Amino acid sequence: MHEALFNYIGQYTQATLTPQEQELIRNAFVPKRLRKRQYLLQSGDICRYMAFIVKGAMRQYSVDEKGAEHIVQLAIENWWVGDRESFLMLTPSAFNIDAWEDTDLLLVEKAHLFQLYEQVPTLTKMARQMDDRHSMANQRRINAAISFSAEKRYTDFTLQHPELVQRFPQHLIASYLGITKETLSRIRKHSL
Amino acid sequence: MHEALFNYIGQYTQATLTPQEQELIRNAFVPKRLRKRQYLLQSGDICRYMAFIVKGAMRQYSVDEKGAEHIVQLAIENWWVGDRESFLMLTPSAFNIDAWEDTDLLLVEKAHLFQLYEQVPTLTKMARQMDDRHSMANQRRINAAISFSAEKRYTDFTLQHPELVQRFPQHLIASYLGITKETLSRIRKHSL
DNA sequence: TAAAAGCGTTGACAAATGTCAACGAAACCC
DNA sequence: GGGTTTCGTTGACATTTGTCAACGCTTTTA
Repeated sequence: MHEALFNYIGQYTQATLTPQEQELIRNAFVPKRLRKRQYLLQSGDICRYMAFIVKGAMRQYSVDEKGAEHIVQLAIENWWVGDRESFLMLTPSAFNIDAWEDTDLLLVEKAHLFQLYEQVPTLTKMARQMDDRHSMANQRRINAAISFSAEKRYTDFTLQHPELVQRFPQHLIASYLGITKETLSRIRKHSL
Repeated sequence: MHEALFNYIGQYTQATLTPQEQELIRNAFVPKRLRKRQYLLQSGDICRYMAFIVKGAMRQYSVDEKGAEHIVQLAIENWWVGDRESFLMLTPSAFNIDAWEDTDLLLVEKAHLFQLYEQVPTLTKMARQMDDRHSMANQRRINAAISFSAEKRYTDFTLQHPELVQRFPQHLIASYLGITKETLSRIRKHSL
């Protein structure tokens, strides 16, 4: 279970964890299994954990006044999920996070995570890498949202995230792109 | 000149810099004055500096195939500007950054910045705070882009960033929100 | 295995937003 | 101070996208 995380850390930091470090991480990250449709976080609750996906698929979304869902993030193996703002500030989250497939997670609490950063420098290094990647990806997504047409956003998405296109139904992809499933259906039809 | 940065660091970290630390920062951050419309970064170039705005106003934007500009960021005193992706990866930037008003900046190169992180722990602390805030703000903006109407995005923006509404003309705000200046003009008319 | 739910598509129509052109007022040079 | 640019607005119209309803098909579930 934790091996997936160790591999992930090794891959992004080029470093190897000592057995002691591995033990610290094992203690801080607790495994959790979610069934499809089960919540990791419901809006209004405080996000107590950051979660590493060992196996499965998750989605993060907001719900508007009309009850419509808007996908903020789609995530599969080796991705992290959690509402950063709620997690860091301990404020109620505006988002829901649930499992789209049966999913194996490793959960870490804020206090444990920060303690780990002190004890395991490699983990700090990994976190900084993750933050950088996350930040760059967000910048791209914002730019796409304000400057690309729906069609360009979609073709861009299929190039950047072919794994996600496989894994999630089109109406979730559409929502992620900020359009309706009908519009995406028509975009796909035209670009054949 | 550097005092603005020291104040900023103090404000976000609750820490005071030693004279030695101040000296290190003075050496790494070099002042630069830009006249209105002058570029800090042009797309295709590598972003060599992160810049702290001491006084003035800047904008970051992309230009599409049709030559239209799309505002990615608007920034004034005590904000940072720079293309993180280009800066970190040393890849050509997709963005332009220029001065909207005559602007005083403090520039820091990547190598100097990373060296400073080693020498001045307080600065590392500040950087982490900035990254967190930046990340949270981006999350909100993405959520707004995919789930809010143009009108809601605008009213939201005026609440979150009244300083920017004062400082920048409406057509830049419109672009930031992903709409045309005409649409923004009509939105404002209706909400009176 | 039968019923139900989820998914993608399509058509007809409505609503939101963009485009283009024009205009006046204010701000900004020379 | 006169000419020029910038900015915000408005109108007419085009385009994009959303909404609603319906339909077949597959997957899930009881």
